[in-house]
Amino acid sequence: MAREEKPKRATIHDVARVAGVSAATVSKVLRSVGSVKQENAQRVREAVAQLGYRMDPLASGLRNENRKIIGAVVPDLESPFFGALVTGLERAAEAAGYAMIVASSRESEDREADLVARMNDWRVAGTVLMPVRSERGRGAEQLRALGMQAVLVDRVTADGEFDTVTADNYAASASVAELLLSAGHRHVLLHGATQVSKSVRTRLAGFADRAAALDPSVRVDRLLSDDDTETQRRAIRDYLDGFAAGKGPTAVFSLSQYSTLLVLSELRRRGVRVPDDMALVGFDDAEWMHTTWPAITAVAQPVEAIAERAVATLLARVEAGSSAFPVQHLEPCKVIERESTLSRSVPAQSSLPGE
Amino acid sequence: MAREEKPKRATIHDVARVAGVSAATVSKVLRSVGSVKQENAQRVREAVAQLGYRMDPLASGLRNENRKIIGAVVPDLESPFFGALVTGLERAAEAAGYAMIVASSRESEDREADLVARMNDWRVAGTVLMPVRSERGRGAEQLRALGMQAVLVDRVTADGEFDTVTADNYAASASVAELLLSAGHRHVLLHGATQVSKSVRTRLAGFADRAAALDPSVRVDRLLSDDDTETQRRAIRDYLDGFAAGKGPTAVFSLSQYSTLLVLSELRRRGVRVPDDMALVGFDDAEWMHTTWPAITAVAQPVEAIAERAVATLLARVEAGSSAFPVQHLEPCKVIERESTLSRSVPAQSSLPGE
DNA sequence: AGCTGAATGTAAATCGATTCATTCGTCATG
DNA sequence: CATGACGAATGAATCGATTTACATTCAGCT
Repeated sequence: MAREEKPKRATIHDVARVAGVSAATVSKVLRSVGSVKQENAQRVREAVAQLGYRMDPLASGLRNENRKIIGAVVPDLESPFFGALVTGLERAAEAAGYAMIVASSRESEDREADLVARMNDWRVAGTVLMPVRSERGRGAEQLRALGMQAVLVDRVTADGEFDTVTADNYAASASVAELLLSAGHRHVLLHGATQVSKSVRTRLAGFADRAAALDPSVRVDRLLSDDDTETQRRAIRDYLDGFAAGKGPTAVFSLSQYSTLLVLSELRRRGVRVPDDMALVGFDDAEWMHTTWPAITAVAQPVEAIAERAVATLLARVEAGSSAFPVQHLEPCKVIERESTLSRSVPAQSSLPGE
Repeated sequence: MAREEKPKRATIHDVARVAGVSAATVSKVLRSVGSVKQENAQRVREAVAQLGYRMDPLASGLRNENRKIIGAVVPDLESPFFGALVTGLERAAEAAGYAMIVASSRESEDREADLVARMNDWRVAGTVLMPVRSERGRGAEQLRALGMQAVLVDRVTADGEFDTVTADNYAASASVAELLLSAGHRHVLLHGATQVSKSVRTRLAGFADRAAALDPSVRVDRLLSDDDTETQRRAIRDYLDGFAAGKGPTAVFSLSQYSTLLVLSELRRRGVRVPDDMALVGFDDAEWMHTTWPAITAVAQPVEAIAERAVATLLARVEAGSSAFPVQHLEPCKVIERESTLSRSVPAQSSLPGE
């Protein structure tokens, strides 16, 4: 019940004393630099084990210019996407021997700039910034102002100063266009909820460009908005009401996870059967999509690859001091076909030219 | 393109020089302790502003026994629940002037113990542990062994050494029992997926106890398992197949988020209408539950309250040095009624005694 | 034996902020 | 006028590890 006295931790000097060498020697053994006699090295290792010594990363970082910490600033920790991303970053950082400090900007640009400054206070080796807005936001601005090393991830395109890593939204959306057109769809609705962000616009362009290239006669409608949920629902209803029975789009490509949810629920509400009456593809996969019935076809983002690439890119600059021109990395997505695009009754209105 | 030279940061000595006082005085002004002449204090503040000085938390923490950092160890960052919890913790910690280090144990007990030790390396003031298993897991064991200050959150009951904070699973489940029974349901299925954890068992007991108390004749079936998804799906089908049409349970109470998803998808697959044929209540709310159609009635956990309570409890021990007997905090949940329990056609088989 | 260069070891300085023990004024009081 | 008492300021020590600059040892060669 009463807390036992906290046993004070052994310091590097304690280890040195037990091993009968100097602290400097212990330090050399621990970070395996310089040369130490086999025998002494052994005794140090024994002393470490005996005392249960563990280095204080704080004290270590103080003297060392090169602090083994990387910072991560994320717009939102409540979404599974960023949760997974952060998990991946952590794993990669740890593998490289770095600790990671995470902070959520909670979708606020002011807070984002603030957090970047705070990362600089910690003298992190580098920062992974997943911006609220884009590479032109306040966070990136702050990074530049402070002359920090960083990688920009997810809601960005290329940048003149920092490396960037994103899912290949454009190519993935083009694949979706192929998938839907080759299944015979000739009238598709593109729906985007939440912010009309850079990613969403890229996805839209990827689909539209490829669709037009495959068949110029295909009709692509767009429904984009930043309004609140209720307004968006009404917009969907109004759109669908504008078509007589048997007319209207035969497929929906929703450009974000929330958008998929919204569209699906409106379809269900009015009794539109998926996929029989309407095919559905969503950008960004989620657990509920493969568990629900019918399971939803979705574009899965390569979260793990993005995370690994981000850390690798960052550390390449930090450690190797590479100052090459910044690179934009695009990681390929995967389209996972599920029940929502199963063409049981292919809505055949026309067939692909040449197929 | 070429990085500008990183401008070296001003130290407390630079500030002292500019202000024409000693570093010690600057320190006193900055942390507002001791006594400093008004005039000097003012000049220090001006120097700080002029140089854009910011304290190095690392250097500060080194000398200070009291490092303003709290650690958080979470079993999983990809689930919105823990994501929200961590966000709340971060907010609360920041409000109290603490930095927070987050790490995910990824549902591994070994890793959990490891992370706790690592938090100790950082000499954190205290740790918020959301255990993989329970207060008897490896993480908690490590906390005890190292004599650390900590709060245990979420997958725990009372503990003899640490304060604990959880949602009041028992009471919330009892409310669900009241809700369903008073709507006329007399045959309910309790379904639990994922681990048969402490939380799930508490929820089960809460429902069963209250249901029995209200009406001893009510039938409560249980379907619990730790198997893979496909096996669980089959179990649900087999269970439902065991009843003739018009017979069987009229409501399902699913004891975890994933369980809700699973049950709902099986109901949809076999064309069981919710809520007309079957009412559904899920423990743990999620975005898709209020967006989907029909929207699902769910028990919302007070994430923000849990987070605040956890940090408050921890800091009370750390700062005030309180060594009172450990307390178990139960935060009340809220049952959010939505369409999935709307009794359009109340399945009246019997009525509540006395109602 | 004497010399050289490499290998090995260590005392001390350092990182940036905090705190302790002391000094320096100033003003009140016996 | 001497003696305290108290407010204010500061030099130096400290936190724990790393690194620098230098000392020592040793093997190999003339």
